[in-house]
Amino acid sequence: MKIDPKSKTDLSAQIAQAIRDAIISGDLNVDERLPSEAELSDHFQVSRPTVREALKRLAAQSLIRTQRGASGGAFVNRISFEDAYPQQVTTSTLLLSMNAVSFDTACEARYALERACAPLSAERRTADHLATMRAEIFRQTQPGLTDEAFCASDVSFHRALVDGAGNPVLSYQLAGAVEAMQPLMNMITFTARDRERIVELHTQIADALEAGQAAEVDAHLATLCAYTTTLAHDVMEARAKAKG
Amino acid sequence: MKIDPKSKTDLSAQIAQAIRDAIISGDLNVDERLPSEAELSDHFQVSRPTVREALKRLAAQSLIRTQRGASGGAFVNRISFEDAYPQQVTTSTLLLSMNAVSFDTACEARYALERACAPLSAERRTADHLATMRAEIFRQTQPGLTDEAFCASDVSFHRALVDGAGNPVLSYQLAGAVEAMQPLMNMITFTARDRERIVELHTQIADALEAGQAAEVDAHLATLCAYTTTLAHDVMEARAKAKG
DNA sequence: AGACTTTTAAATGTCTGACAAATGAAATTT
DNA sequence: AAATTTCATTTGTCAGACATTTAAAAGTCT
Repeated sequence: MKIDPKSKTDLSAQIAQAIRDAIISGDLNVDERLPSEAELSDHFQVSRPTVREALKRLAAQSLIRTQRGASGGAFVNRISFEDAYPQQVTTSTLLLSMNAVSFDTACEARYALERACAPLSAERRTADHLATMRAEIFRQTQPGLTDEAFCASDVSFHRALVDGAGNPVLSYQLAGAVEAMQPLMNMITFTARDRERIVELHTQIADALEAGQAAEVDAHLATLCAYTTTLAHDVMEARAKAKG
Repeated sequence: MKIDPKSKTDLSAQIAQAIRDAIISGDLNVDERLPSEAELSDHFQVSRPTVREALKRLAAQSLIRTQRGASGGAFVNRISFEDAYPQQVTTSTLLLSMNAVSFDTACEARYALERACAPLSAERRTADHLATMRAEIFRQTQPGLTDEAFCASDVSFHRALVDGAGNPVLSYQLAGAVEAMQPLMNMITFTARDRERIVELHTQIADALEAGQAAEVDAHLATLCAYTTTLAHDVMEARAKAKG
C-alpha cells in the first residue's frame, strides 16, 4: 500500500483508495483489523487527521467500521445487503432528481426490472410474501389515506413481490429502482377512481402470484405500467395547462 | 440543519447526515456552494477537523466536490451516471464476494435483469450497439485469448445489449449486476468447445436483435443462462473431485 | 481459588492553532 | 489597456494535546 505525495489529488483520497484496493483485492479480509491511526500515519508519512479523513471516506461507503477503546480500531466491514440498501436508494434517488430523468424512463426501468422478477416470484413466493401484499392492498383501500401513504404502501407491495423471487441480488438491485421512484410517484395525486383501478390490478397480481401463473403476473404488471404512465401524463398535461 | 452533541454517534457522521438530508430534500441545490469549513464549524459548534471529516464522508459518496482557493469551497455535486457507476460496481462486487452469494444466485439475477432489457433493446438498439456486439463476438473467436480477456469481452458484449435499451436507469442498474459477476466468471476456465458454443449464442442474440425479434433474443439469453450455469457446475464438481 | 473491583494502557473522538498551497479578485505598474 | 503584482479567502496538511471509551491486567476481598 503506497501513495504518491507529489500527486495533485488529496492525500486522504489516495490513502482511502489504497486501502479500498487492499480490501477489494482480498489483501485485507473481512473483520480484519487495520493498523491504528497512529501506525497508518506513520506508514503513509502523513498526519493523523489526514489518515482519519481517509478512514471516514471508507466508513461512508461501509467498507470499514470503527470501535473505540483498547483493542478497538478500524475493521474491514462485511458489507451486508442491509448496509448497501440505503446507499443504493440515496444514490438512485439523487440520480433521478438531479439528471432530469423523465417519469417515463424511470417508470419503464422500474417495471422492466420488476417483470424480470415476476416468473421467479410466481414460483417461489412464500405465504409470508403473499400476506404482506394482501395487507398492503387492504391498506390501499382505506379511505383518508394520503397520497404519500398510498405511494409508500405501493412501494411495500412491490418490494414484497420482488422479495418473493428469493434472490437477494435481485432484491438489492431493485430496491434502488423501486424506492427511488417514490418521489416521482408522489407528484401524482390519485383520485378515488385511480386508486380503485390500481388496487384492482394489485389484487390480480397477487392472485396470479398465488396461483403461480407467471404469464398472468407479467401481463398485469404490463397493464399497471401502462396505466401509471398514463396517469403521470395526465398530471403533466394538467399542470402545463394550469401554467399556460 | 442541527445536530445533537449529546448523541453517542460521531459528530462528523451526524453533520454529514444533516448536510446529506439538506441535499436530498432540495434545501441545497446542485452546484450550490456550502458554507466554508470555518463557517460550518461555527454553525455546528465543532472544530474544523470534525467538519472536514463530515465533508470527506460526503465526498466519498460523490455528493459534494471541493475546490481550493478564493471563491473555492464545497459544492453540491450533480451525481452523474458515470460517477455512480464505479461505486455501484465496487459495492456489488464486494456484496457478492463477502456474502458467499452462490454463482447460481448471481447468475440468475444477472440474466433475469438482462432479459428484462431484451425487448427494449430489440426495439431501439442503434447500429452502433450492434457494431460493438459484432466486434466483441469477433474478439471472442480470436485464438490465444486469455480467460480473463474472454470474460471482459463477454461483459462488453452484454453491456452493449443493455445499453441498446436506451434507458440510462436500466444501464446503471445493470452495470452492477453484470460487472460484479466478472470475478465469479473468471473462476471458470473455458475450453475451445465452450467458447465456440458461447460465441454461437452471442451471434444468435445479435442476429435476433438486428432483426428486432424480441422473443428470439429472450430465448437465446435463457439458453445462455442455462449453459453458463452448467459450465459453472462442472467447474465446481471438478474442483470438489480434485480436492476429495 | 474465585469473584469482584480498581487501575491502566491503548485506541478513537475532538479541539486548538498554525502553516502551506491554490486561486480568483483587486491593486499596481508598465 | 494590458500585464503584473499583491492580497484575501479557502481548502489541504501538520503537530500536539486532551477527552472518552474499552478491554485487559492488577489488585482486593471473601
